Amino acid sequence: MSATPPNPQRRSERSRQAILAAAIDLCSEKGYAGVTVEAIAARAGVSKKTIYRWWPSKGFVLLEALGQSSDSNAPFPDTGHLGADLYTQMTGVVHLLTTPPFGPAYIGILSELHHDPELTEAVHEQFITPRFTAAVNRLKSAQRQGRLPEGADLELAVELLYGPLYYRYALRKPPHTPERMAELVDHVLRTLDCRP
Amino acid sequence: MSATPPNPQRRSERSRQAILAAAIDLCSEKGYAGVTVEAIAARAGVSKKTIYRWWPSKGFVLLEALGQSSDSNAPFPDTGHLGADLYTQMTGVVHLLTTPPFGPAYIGILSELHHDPELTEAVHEQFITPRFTAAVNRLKSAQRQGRLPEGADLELAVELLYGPLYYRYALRKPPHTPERMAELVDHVLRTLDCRP
DNA sequence: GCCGGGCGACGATACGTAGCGTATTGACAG
DNA sequence: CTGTCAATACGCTACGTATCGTCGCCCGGC
Repeated sequence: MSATPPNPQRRSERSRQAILAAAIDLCSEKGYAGVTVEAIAARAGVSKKTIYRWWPSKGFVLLEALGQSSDSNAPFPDTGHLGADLYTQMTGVVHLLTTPPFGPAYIGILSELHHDPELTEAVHEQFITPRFTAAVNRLKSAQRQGRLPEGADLELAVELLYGPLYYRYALRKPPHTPERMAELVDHVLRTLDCRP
Repeated sequence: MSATPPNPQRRSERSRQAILAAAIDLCSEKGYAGVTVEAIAARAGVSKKTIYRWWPSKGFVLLEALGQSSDSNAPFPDTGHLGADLYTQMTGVVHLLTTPPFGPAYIGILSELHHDPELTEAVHEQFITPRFTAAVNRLKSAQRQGRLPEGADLELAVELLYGPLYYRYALRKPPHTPERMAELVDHVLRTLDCRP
C-alpha cells in the first residue's frame, strides 16, 4: 500500500524514456531472460525504486516499450482486395513475432500472463483486442462491399486466421512461410464463401 | 557435469511416484506458482537432490506427471462420423486445458518453453506432435473413405482446428463453448469440401 | 520545501549444488 | 537358498547465486 500515489506531472520523462529504451535493448541483446528490473535500472542509469514507482512489474515496462515501437502498431490495410490485405497483415504479424526485439519480448510477456491477471488485461487492451477488432472491421468492410455473405461468422474467421499463428508462436514451432500464410488466408476466405 | 550418471535400476520407484503425485497435488491446490522444487520435495518427503538427480527441472517433473494421467492420453476417436469425432476430441481437449490439474500445469509448462529448448522438445514429443499426427490420421481415414477430397490440405486443417484453441488458451481468453466448438469444426470441414 | 530521483542495503524466495551419514539394493560367496 | 558386503541412491542440511520488491537516506529541480 503506497501512502500517496506519485504525481505524474513531476515525472521525469528522461528517466521514463531511458527505462523503456533499456528494456528493449536488453531484450534484443540477451533475450527475455536478460531483462531483469535490476539490469534495466543499471542500464538506464536509474534506481529500481523509480521503476517500481511507475510500473507494477517488468512485464508492464516491456509492454509499454513495445507499444512505443511504431511497427507494432501498423494499421490494418484496406486496399480493396481483401485477400491481399489479410495476407499483408498476417505476414506482418509473423514478421513482428519472429524479429527482435518484439518477438522475444512479447513471448516473454505472454509467459507471465498465467500468474498475472492485470498484465493479462493490459495485454488484451493494448494488443490483442485492437488487432482482433481491426481484423473484424476489415472483414466487415468487405462484407459491406458485398464480397462476403451477410451472415458470415466474422469473429470465427478471425480466430481461424490468428489462431494458427499463435499456435505456432506459443508452442515455439517454426513460423508460417509466406506461401503457407497465403494458403491459410485462402482457406479461411473460402470458408466464408468469399467473392474476391 | 555429473561425474557418474545415476543407475536407473537402483532408482526408488516409491520416491518417483511420491514426487510426481506431489507435483500434481501442489498444482491443483496452489496453481503453477505453488509448484517449486522445494515444495515438491517437502510434500513428497524427498530431498531436492533426488529430484535434480532424475529430472532437469520442475517442468520435466510436471510433464512426466501429466503424462501419467490417463485422461491426457485419450485416443482419437474414429466412429466413422468425422465431424462428431472431431467435435468429441476438441471438446475433450478444451476440457482438459481448463480443468485442474492439467490446465494450470500445462500452461505453466508452456510458459517455460521460451527459455528452455529441451523442455520444448520434450513437450513436442510427448503432447503436441502425437496429437497433431493423430488428428491428421483421423482426417486421412476420412479421406480414404472418400469423405474428403484427395488433395485436401490436412495439416492446414488441423492447424485451423487446434490453432483457435491454443490462441484462446495461451492468451487466457475464455475457452470455446461447445456450440462454438461445433461451429469451428463445421467451418473447417466446409473448407475441405467435406461430404459428411 | 515538496517530492521525484539515485544509491544501495535489505529480507524474502527460489534455484541449483554439495557434503555427509543412512538405508536400500543388487551381487556374490557359501 | 541365504547371509554378507560393497556400491550407491536417498534424506538432511547447508550453501552460493539470482531476482524480486521494499526501504532509508540524501540530493536537487520545480
